[in-house]
Amino acid sequence: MKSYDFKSVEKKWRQRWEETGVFHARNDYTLPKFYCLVEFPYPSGQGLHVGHPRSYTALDIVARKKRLQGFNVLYPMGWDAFGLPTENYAIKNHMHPGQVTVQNVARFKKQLQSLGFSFDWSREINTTDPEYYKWTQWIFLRLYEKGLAYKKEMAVNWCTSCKCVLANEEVVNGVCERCGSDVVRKVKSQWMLKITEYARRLIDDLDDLNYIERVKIQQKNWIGRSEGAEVEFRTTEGDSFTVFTTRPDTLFGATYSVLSPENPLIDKWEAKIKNIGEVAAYRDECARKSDFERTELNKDKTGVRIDGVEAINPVNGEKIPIFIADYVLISYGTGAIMAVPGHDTRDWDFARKFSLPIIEVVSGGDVDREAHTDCETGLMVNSGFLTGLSVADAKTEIIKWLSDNGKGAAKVSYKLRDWVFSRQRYWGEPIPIICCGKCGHVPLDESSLPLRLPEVESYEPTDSGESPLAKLTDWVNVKCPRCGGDAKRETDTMPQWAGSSWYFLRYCDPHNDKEIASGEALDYWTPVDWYNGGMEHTTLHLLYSRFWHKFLYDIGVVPTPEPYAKRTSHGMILGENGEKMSKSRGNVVNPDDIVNEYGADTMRLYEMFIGDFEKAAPWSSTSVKGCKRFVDRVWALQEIIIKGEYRAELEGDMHRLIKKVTEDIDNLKANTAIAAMMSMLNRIYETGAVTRGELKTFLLLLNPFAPHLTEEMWEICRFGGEVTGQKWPVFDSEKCVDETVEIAAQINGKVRARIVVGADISADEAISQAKSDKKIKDAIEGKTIVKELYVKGRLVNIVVK
RNA sequence: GCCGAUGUGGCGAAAUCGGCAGACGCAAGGGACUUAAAAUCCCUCGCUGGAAACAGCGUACCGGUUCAAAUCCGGUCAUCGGCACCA
Repeated sequence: MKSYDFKSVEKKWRQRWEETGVFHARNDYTLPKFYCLVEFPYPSGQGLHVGHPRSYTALDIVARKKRLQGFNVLYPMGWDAFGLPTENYAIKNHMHPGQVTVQNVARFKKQLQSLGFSFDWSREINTTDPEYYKWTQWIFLRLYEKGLAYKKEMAVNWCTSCKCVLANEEVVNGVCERCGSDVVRKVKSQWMLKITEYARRLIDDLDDLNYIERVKIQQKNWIGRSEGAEVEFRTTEGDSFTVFTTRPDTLFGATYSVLSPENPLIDKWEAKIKNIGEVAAYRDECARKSDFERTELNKDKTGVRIDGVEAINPVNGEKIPIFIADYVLISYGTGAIMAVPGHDTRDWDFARKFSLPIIEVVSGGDVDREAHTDCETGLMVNSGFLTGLSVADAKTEIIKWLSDNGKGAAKVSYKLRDWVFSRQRYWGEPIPIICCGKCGHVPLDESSLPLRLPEVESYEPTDSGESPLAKLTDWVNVKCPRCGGDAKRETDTMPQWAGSSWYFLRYCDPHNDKEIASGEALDYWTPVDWYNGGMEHTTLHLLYSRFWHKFLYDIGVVPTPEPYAKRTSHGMILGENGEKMSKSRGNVVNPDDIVNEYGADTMRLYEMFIGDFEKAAPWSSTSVKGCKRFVDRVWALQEIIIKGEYRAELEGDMHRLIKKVTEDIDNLKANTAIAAMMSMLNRIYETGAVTRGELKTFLLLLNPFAPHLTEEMWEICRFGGEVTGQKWPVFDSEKCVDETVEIAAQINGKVRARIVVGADISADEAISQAKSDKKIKDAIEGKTIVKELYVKGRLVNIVVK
């Protein structure tokens, strides 16, 4: 026997698979289908990261097993290629970002192919391909048509030196990552998508989805539903502002109110504000901080009292001071709050600092010492007509009173904010809108899509903070499609998230030039049966794509209200030192090196064996060798083949192994499936031989994990055809059970002996058999037996005194 | 700070529903084969004491519930992911 030459074997089978197209999903819509999806990568300049194959291998195993189980499997791959890093690389190296993308994609594809994934490459997509982004633009036009895309003044990060808009990531400690200059908040008109319109459905529909629990929880908290009331406060200026509160019951305890520094009422009151200088300075200071810095709880509370205007508490007519403070955000709620220091921790801290009155309105705490936030117990006090009620009843009563008197109403509020959809960058989908002085925003006609990204000289943003597209006057200046007058194209582009919000639909029918995908293809393939991706995408990509899908469902484009039936998430692969892999830390492992030295099968096995799929795991170059040894030991089985089916001594083990591997794959526990196969291999070597029947089953079970090795051995052993044409093995549950089991015999919960009993033994028999064991007999000698327990197939516990 | 998660030998980890902690693998030590090395094969391998039998301790830390806790409850500490223009 020659030693296993993984290089030539892997090459041979990859060529064979490519020639026969055995992994192409079939367009026969009568077959049972399985749509298996992994997040498509961003083709970065660094090449494939060892983290990518973790997720891809796990679902490749699922896809390969499902095919053997008779499903028509769609397991596609593509490129999410628009985005900032490519653009920045292009600027730095004076290349076209499209060219950079072509290079990166070629490298990624070669790397992925070297790992033997069973992707259907005939359905490959690329978000930067005009034939693809035509449909991204088409969806945007539908959103615009339905009033879900609108323009709004928003604060952006502005580098005072580069004179351009920065992504949050490009702002490090308040300064520009590139030049180190100060970054300020600057207001710009931005395209927004009304995801908030879908907030309720995005939360409620989670209940019926098979998502891992932490994903559901994180999405729920991100959307942040809270029930309460809106209350209108009139001011001494005769105007008013509205606050949102989850505790309308405490309205009698509101002793001041706070507006966000950006609140436009301040400008309106300018002439009346005596300390306008101080107020303006504070507003300026806040403009430099991010929301994140502003809302940090343990920071010192800051704020400025507005001297000259007061608010009126609607429930008792009392005048209360108005502050501006940075912990109130314009982007959440109404940009104004009522402050109840007795019953809210932040308000309490603030009131203490500014010596404001603290009134107790719910009994049971000590509001002089700390805020009393418990609303389960305690009754209303100092609260007029609410006094004596429970908090829950007081909420109902006050909301009724507010609506009856036209001073407020019940309100459900969400933390979720609308999606900022504009980028002042080049490398993204152009927004298909024309701005006309007379007609306003005019959408392009569908027939003129795709609106192609034009060639520009330089990809640097302009000094005014506009996209580089703004420099192309020939492209920008157009006639208005509605009135024929002079008009300009929108020069902002879409964010990277746009293309990835619907890509799974395109895989169903990727070459369709009439529609996103045909109705039949969507009816058959959607929803995605299993979608795996990183935890870091939970609140953005995953939520955005659910939003777009629901919208497409509402306008009749897709047949299901949800895109993904099941969602799982993988942990990161860390460097050998346990830290995140990065160039700067110098702990990057290149998948190419592993494939070259050990082969794709070993790489796949190692990444699956590394530990719990959902948890982060550090890379270990020595542990890879263990998987290589396993591969070689499997290869060596061909030396000891004998004729026959399952031998009696291994029959139970074989059935248990089929059960274990089958179930573990479905539960994403490839690590324990591999451990079980290693144990079986050890067991086979103990017997000194393997029968053809046993080897067949073993190779079938191992095939999804190590496809090249198993195909080669299948061929060498002349088992007939190829593994890809076989049926997944089935187990007989009766044969999985042993007749006898070894159980523990405990005294007071401590193991004192192990005994072998029949699997079906009764409790009495098990206990008496335990008592007849010498050690147990000695241990209970002269003691009183308090209790005796038998846990079937596990243990006997005798409690003595 | 807020939201979500994690913490088990020298290392990666395993352990249906609360039921024998450490499966499987790596590293290490010892042995076989070899002129030698590599590869391969066999043995040992949580900690402490003991020649051994065995005993005690042990799943981040403190406390609780239970016949029984890695698992459930309360608290503490540490680490990681996300925080809306990175993808």
